Amino acid sequence: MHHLLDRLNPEQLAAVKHTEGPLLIMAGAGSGKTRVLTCRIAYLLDQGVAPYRILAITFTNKAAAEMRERVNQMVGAQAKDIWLSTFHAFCAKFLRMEIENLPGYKRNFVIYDSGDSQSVIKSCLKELNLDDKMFAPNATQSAISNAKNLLLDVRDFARQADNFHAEKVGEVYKLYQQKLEAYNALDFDDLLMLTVQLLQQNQTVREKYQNKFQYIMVDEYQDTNRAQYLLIRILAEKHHNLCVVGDADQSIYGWRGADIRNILDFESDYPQAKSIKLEQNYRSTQVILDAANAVIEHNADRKPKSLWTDNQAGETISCYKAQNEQDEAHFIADTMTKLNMVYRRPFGSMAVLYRTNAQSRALETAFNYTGIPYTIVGGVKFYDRKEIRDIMAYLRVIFNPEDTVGLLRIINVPRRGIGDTTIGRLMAYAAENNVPLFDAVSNPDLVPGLKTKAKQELESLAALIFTLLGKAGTLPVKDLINLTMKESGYLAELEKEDTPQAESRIENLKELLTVAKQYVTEGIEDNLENFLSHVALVADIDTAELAEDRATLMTLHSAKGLEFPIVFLTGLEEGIFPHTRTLMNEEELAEERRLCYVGLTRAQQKLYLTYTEERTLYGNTVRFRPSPFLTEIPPNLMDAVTVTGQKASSFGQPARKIMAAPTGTVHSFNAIHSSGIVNSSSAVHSSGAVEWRTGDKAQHPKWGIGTVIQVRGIGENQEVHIAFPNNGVKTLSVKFAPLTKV
DNA sequence: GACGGTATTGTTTTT
DNA sequence: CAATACCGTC
Repeated sequence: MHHLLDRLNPEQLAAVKHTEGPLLIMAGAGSGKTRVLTCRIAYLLDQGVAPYRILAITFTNKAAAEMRERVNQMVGAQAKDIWLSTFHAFCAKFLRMEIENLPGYKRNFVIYDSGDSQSVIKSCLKELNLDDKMFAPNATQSAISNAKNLLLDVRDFARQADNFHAEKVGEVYKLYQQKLEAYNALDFDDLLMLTVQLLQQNQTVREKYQNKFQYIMVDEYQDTNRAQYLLIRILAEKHHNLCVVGDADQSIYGWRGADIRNILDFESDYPQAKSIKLEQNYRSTQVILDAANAVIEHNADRKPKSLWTDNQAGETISCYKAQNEQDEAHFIADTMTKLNMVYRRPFGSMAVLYRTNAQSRALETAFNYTGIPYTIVGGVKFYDRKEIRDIMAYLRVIFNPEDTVGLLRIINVPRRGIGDTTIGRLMAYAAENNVPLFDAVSNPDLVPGLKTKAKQELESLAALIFTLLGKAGTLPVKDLINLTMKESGYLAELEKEDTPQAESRIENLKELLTVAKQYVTEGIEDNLENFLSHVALVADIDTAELAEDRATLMTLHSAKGLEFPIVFLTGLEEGIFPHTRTLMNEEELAEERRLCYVGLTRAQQKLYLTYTEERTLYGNTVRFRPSPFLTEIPPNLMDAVTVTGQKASSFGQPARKIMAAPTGTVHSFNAIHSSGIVNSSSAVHSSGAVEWRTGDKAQHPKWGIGTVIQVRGIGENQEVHIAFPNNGVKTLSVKFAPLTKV
């Protein structure tokens, strides 16, 4: 045990040993907070605390799994009894045991993802005859979601509605909630809201869990919302041994209801709280940290904090200005190839980060062309694929036949001749008699107006579901999936199709079987209930295999908590990052800046920043200015890089050289862009400033004509090094120096 | 009731 | 430029 603690610095050690009473750990990026948390758990166990009395909440399943693995290495098998999961997974586990204490819900509830929930919202809007211009499904859905995150139930919401629109949304909320209850389904937000409501209302249950959890730890505390905050507060009320870890500068989920005040106010919430700052960074070079610190300092109202490191200064940051997104992607692909071939850096050490998922498209194209192996995290999610959703819908209906969204999804998949008319009649019958849709499906004789063929089909569908349902209790999940695919005729229909697309769908279904198999080995009981919860709550980032030798592409949000030796931060344009929607609002802009801070601090050794002059945005070409964040980075930390070499040939591999060498940068005098288009020797910024490139001739009133030999920074913050034949090399700031291009 | 065509619509980030 | 929604035809 003690040798584990030996490797901690004094602050880390203090955080590990302060086990009694509230503790706030302000942990800067890369300051070893995961190590602190895992050591803290091991320390508690070593002190004789029972594992099941420890509750640790992380932000992603991946982080939970990683932490469990590390604790496991330290303390062995007892690690498995620690309550270690995400908020949502914790609530799901809790509600599986306790939900029947709430009226209306049953323990075999299903969890609806945002797609499912949106389809319920749509049907509510239709039923209430609301104009979908004024009540966009998306906006309505997020209004309801926000309400739930603030723990406003249907009643509270109606009470605080002070205008027509809000009142109507309140009606949608009410109907939506009624439907979910009728379907015995919970959406993501319900998991949290109902957990808190149950704990608040039911003293017996509350005390049971308050007593149980003697030590509570919450990671990424800056990203907790109101519901999560209250959940933790209630659970910690008895023992007060609450340790929260976070970094206000990395709060990036405000749009999802996260309230940064939860961490800022921790000391006033818990006056006896001890607080510890972890400011030594073990991850990044000094250059990278200086850049990150400089950017985040532009945020107002922030508790001063400054990361430092013993690491080397490291390489300067390279900044590439691209013509368009294809050019940007090619620069990245070529640079990666060079890093891999010349400097022997594995692709697995590189990550490309972007603000929006849509930006991955151009990158993917370039990577496929260049042959760089990559994994995309997020985007088109595995579980969002049609065939996966279809089979999952079957499983859900088997688990809970009242799941009407699932039932509607599969009622005519594969095609069995049950069309809109029949469905309409079934729905009408169900509504009139106030029974689940499944009752109508399984008793078609009672439903008026059905044709004989429809009745037959419905009966055989019901029989299929009953058969599978009967076996669900005993069969391993993978066998159940197999049976479902066969007996439903789903697989047969795909096989009959005999197209490449159908082929790849079959492949995906096989992948689902693999998931169901691997899931068993994870030591959780192999039943449908666990599998459904697992699938509903697992994000792509959790399953992505980042260890392989593949470059990783993902959004900045997904990158949180990860680190890579080499990071490309792309699309640094005003309107992309920061995103247009945030430009008008100071608080949202500050969140974008924190996101930038998160992105910069992912890099361990080398950082590349890229931006483009123009970009195709749904159909048309848009011009952007460079991101303001770029000018917030001190120019002496950053070099402008260019791509040089021959024009790409139309056939075979493009013959190009990258001059963005990791150390010491040399620029060609004939800059040619990788798109093969000759770049004009100077480009004018939208802001009006002259953009300098290495090799440009510059005239200065005092020193005469010289040659630009180095460029650092971007925009008006540029610094240029110019060699004047009679006066030597001068470093000049573009903003102030009276320079003209010649 | 199925299918294929055209119109329309919309893009931030995710448990 | 998608992806989806809706509509008209078979």
